[in-house]
Amino acid sequence: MPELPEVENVARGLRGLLVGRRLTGVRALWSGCFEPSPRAVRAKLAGRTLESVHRHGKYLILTFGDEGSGPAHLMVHLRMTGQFLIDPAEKPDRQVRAVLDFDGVPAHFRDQRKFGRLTLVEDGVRPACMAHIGPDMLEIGLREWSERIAHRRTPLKAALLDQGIASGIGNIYADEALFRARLHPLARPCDLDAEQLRRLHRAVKGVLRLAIDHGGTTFQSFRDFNGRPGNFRRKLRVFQRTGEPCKACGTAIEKIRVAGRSTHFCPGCQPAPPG
DNA sequence: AAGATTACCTGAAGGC
DNA sequence: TGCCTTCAGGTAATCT
Repeated sequence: MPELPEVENVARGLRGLLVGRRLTGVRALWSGCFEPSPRAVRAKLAGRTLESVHRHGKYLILTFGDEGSGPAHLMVHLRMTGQFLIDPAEKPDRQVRAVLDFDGVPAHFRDQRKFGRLTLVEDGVRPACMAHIGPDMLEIGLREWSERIAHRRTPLKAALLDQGIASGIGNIYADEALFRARLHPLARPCDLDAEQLRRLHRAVKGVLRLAIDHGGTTFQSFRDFNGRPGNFRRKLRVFQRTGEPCKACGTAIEKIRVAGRSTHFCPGCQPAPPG
C-alpha cells in the first residue's frame, strides 16, 4: 500500500536508474492503466529523454524533454498495489500492466488490482486529478498546515487521510502518527489546542521521514525498484497490531472503523475525546 | 456542505 | 477439497 514514504523510495529508484535515458518503447499489457490511452502516451513521449522524476504526495511525475514542443509529463499513481520494477530478471508476469523501455532497460509497471494509472500531462496544464490535491506533507510547515486543518470538524483520522488538506498520508501512517502524538483518531481537529496541533504535525512528519529511511512498509505487495520489500513494518506501533500490547503502556491495541477505514490505536496512550 | 457509501479490481484468508 | 463470503486500502463518483 504505497503512501508517501513508499512513493518517495520509488521516485529515488527511478531517478537514479532512468533519468537521462530515452524512452524507446511503451508497451501496454493492460491498456486501462494508460490515460488517455496507450496510443496517446506513445505518440507524445516515445523517443524523448527522461529529464526528472518528482513526487507530490502519492503522485510520481516523470518529465520528458527534447522536441520543440516543450516538456511533457507522465503522472503515475500506484494506488493500492502498483509497483515499478527496473530491469527485472524475469519476463513480465500476469500482473505487469505496462512496460516502459528506456534504451534497453525495461521498467515493469506491475499492479495486481489495476487501480494504478499512468496519466499523460501536457506541460503547463494542471491535471484534473491533481486539482484538489493539497501541499505535500513533507513540504508543509506548521502554520500553513494548521490553517488548513484546524477548523475541521471531521475525525482526525479522516482529516489526515484527506489529500486536499495535505497530501501523502495514507492509512498506515495516519494511525502511526496519531499514536505518536497521543491523540485519539476520533478527536476533532477543531477541538485541538495549539500544542496538540504542533505535536501532531511533528508526529506526522517524523513518522514519514523515518519510514522513508527504512525503505517504507511492506505488507503484501509493496516492493522497491529492485523488488525488495521495505522494512518499516517492525517499527509499527499500532497498525495491524490489534490485540497486541502497546509497546509504551501494555494496553491491548484496538481496531475500530473510522471514515470507512480500519483504524488502530492504543486506548491507554490515546484517550477518547470528551463526548 | 460535509460525511457516508459505493465502484473500481484481484487475491488472500476464513468459514463451512 | 472447494465454494462462498469478507476484507484489504486510494480515490472518484454518487448519495444523504
